[in-house]
Amino acid sequence: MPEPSESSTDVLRGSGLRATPARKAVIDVLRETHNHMTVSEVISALAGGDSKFDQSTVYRVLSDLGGVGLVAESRLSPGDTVFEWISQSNHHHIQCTECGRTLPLDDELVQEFISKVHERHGFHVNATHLVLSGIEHDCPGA
Amino acid sequence: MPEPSESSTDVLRGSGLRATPARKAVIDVLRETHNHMTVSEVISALAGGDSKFDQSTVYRVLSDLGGVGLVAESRLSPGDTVFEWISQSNHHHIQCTECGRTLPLDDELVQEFISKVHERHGFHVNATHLVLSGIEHDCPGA
DNA sequence: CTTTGTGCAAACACTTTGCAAGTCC
DNA sequence: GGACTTGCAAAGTGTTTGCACAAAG
Repeated sequence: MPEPSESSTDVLRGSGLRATPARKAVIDVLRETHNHMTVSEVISALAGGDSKFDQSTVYRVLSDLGGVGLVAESRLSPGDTVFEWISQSNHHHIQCTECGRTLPLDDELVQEFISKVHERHGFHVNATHLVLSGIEHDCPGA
Repeated sequence: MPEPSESSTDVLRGSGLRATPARKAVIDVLRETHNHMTVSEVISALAGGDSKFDQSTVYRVLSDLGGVGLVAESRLSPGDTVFEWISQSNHHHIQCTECGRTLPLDDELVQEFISKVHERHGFHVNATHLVLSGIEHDCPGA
């Protein structure tokens, strides 16, 4: 896991990837956001910067970063794939179907659940970035 | 929840839907399978029957059935949406990323996890059909 | 200089939609 | 008969790929 202050160049090299402008820009965008982003959100955010990158490049970069474990990928629904920078222990979210808000989910609960599943089923759940949907108790939008 | 022996016609009418051949055929296919199916799997299964149905019809039927709560829908990844007949309490699965097998997941564990999330976060997770991915301990394909 | 990444455009797969003809009740 | 459903074909959307050029190490 990269240091919070580490430069995007170092982060990339540390993971064995070349430090290219597109990758650095994507990393910067993801690190600024403490939530997950869809591909189009990443593209929009990049459009605000100096250079422009093709969407196919963004897809490839996100895929590369995911491949070396720098970002986590979640598929909520078709065409709604989200990516998140992996920097802290808590990568799990709950998303309210009423208001659309995404809230952090206690990592311990998830870990406990995962180990119970392993105990019971001998199955190691790969949950680096779990997103569950439901409804908030006091949802302002409901 | 429909009776196991109830005819597809009765099931449909009981949910306020018209009993059409396409809907009955889809229901029969889903009820025969005790696992979830992708849209293309449903289409292939239907192709073995007497009548043929357009893929757009299958999409519409699955959407209708989902709308009245007869089937559960899960999105694993883009283009990999799965549907399952809702007949029993256990709708949760774990899918092995190595061999692709889908195994049932103990419903109690999931319920326990959901109630803990509710306790801690005041959030009601909507998990009628949860699919987690990971790796089996003794995966034959690994 | 060799290997890898990027832009561009085209291809892809999955899903949705408009409309006329057909079906259900 | 009136409202809903289906097939067909076409359009959408998100994602991937082939290839020539550009950049990284």
